[in-house]
Amino acid sequence: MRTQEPRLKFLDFQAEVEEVLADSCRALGFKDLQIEVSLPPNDTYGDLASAIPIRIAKEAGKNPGDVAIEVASKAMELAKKKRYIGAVSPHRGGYVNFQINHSRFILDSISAISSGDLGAVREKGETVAIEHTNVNPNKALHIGHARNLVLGDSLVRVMRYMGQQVQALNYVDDSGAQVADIIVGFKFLGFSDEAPPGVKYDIYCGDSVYTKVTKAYEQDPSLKEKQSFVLKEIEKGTGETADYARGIVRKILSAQLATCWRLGATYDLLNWESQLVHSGMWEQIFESLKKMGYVKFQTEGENKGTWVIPDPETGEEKVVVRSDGTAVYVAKDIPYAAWKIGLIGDPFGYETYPVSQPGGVLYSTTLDGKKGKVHFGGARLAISVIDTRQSYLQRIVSKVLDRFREGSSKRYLHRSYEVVSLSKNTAAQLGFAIEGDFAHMSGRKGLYVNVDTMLDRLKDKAKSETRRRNLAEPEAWVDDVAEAVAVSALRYELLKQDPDKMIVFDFYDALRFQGDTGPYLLYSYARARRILDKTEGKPAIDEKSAARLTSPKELKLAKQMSMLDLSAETAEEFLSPKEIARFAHELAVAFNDFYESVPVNKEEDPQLRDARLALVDAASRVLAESMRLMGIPVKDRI
RNA sequence: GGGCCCGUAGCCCAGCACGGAUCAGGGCGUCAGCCUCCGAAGCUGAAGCGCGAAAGCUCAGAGACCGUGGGUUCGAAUCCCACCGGGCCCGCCA
Repeated sequence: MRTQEPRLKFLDFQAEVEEVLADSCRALGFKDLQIEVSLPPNDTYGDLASAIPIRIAKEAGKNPGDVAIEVASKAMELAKKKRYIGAVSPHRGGYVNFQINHSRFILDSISAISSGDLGAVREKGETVAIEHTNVNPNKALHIGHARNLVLGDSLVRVMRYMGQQVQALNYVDDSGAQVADIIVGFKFLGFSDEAPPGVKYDIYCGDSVYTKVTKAYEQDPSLKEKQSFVLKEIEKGTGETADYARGIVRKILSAQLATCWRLGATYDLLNWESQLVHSGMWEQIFESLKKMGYVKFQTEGENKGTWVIPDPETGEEKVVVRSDGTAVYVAKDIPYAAWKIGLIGDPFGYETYPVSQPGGVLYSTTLDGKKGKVHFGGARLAISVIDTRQSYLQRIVSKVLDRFREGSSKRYLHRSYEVVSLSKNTAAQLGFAIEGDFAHMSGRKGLYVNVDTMLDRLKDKAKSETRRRNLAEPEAWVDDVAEAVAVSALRYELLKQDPDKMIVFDFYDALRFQGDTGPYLLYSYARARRILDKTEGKPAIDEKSAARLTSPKELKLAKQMSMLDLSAETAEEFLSPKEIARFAHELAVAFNDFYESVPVNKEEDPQLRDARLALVDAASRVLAESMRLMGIPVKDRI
């Protein structure tokens, strides 16, 4: 699978250990064993461990401790030829522990890190389409959307780090009821289609128009007719109302994108739902499914006059085409999914989107028939970041894809995550009295916290903290740093928690910059860079000086920094970027521990000082890389 | 009725995929310390029960609530089953 040597040496060490273990077991007559290694519970045991003797002992009816001695002594012999294995020792509980040859390991790790870019573990990866963000263009992003964005964007970054060719997709539902609601507000309820000065357009539409239109529906149900009129016009795609809606959607989308970019996320392509609908892909798929007999026309019963497919869970039926001939919601997801993994011809052309995106060209689908140089869709693997409430529908999509081509569901993955809700206190601050400890956000009710609002609050706090520490710096500098601190705090907070767990958002907790937070990482990095800025020496290490880096804190730091690729591999395999968050935090802790007790610039011996400088330099580079993988901005000083 | 997810310290979380080693790790909060010394957004230490103003003394010392109860296993926070509590999903809405 890996076509290139791993750059960070812990994986090398692990590979050596696995090989030695396998050979030792074979030499002792134990064959066909699954070789497994793990990190010992405690550093004093060693750097990698295996419980294989326990398994052998059980089968052979021997004492695990004795087997461990046998295996260890054989492994010790074989390990002499290995570069990174320093010592092998048995443990009477039935473990074999492997210790790193520290000086070689440190020397090679530092050299590898300082001599080149990290990442790109594979030379040529597969194409992976990752869809995320997907916010209806009628309101501003709230912190729940931010969880989606942070998860998706970090996945994009991890996949790219691992060498995959990623397409970051953002799906824009420009033809749904929520958009129609805004248009109803402008056209029939007298809302201005200009935001008041100083108010972001998406925030205006969400906070001041959408919530009020929804209320108006409750008071005057006849307004719903206006909504369905607008909806039909939008679906038709031509005419004055449709053109007007198109303009409004673009305006809101631009405002939303500004927030996405503020959070550090960028996209390769915008997929417009209206174009997906008009592309004819659904009709094509529907015809095939009919031929396969997977969709059936109901001639009687409660679903009379509709087309249905079997429900994957109950075996009952799920309507896909209504009796009026229109397709239901999943029928939009199915062609989109099929397009992503290339089960269907690509109907789209691609043009650059007229708003320029920092850090890369943003494309937009077109249906004008022109084919440009770039291509999207047809990926080997597609990942959709969508919250857990859509799991059922996503399973239906998977089932249909499988029917369309065997094995497709393995190439179409749903990365689900739990929603973000608001704590009782935070809801109260927003003027909502709730029962229970938390409340689900609701765009309709106006119960939500906008991303921009949150970032601004974080930034205000970060500004005063930064100013306090940097009295002489110009305002623009402080502003820039405060923005980075704010983004780091929000992204890290949303990323570090397991996606399966609901986040109960609370202003008080979220405004914390101490402990296991994004700012802690920024601070640790700045501390490391400070050492390198202030020094007379130059990072340099050779065999002799590497052998002098023997304090446990130096070893711990070197070991930790060389495990980034291990975390990145896990993050990729389980679509779980929080691995990177855990890694980065541990690295920062290891660095701060080192920092407190090991002098660098104050070290009098220049050789040792320079070797430590090299270690600090390497560790800081890895820390910066891990922060980049999470989309956290990196600053040399904060 | 069927399905998915969560339940770990006062609070918030890690560990669960691949079951293992003596104390199940962090963070927040609380208390006490550390800036003439590479940045204090950091680091170090303390917190079983009872008595005592306190130094301290007595008790606890196999088994200490990983939601509960079973099971599998030499071994379970981790796997299986049941139950309890919480959240979500099962529309000819999107």
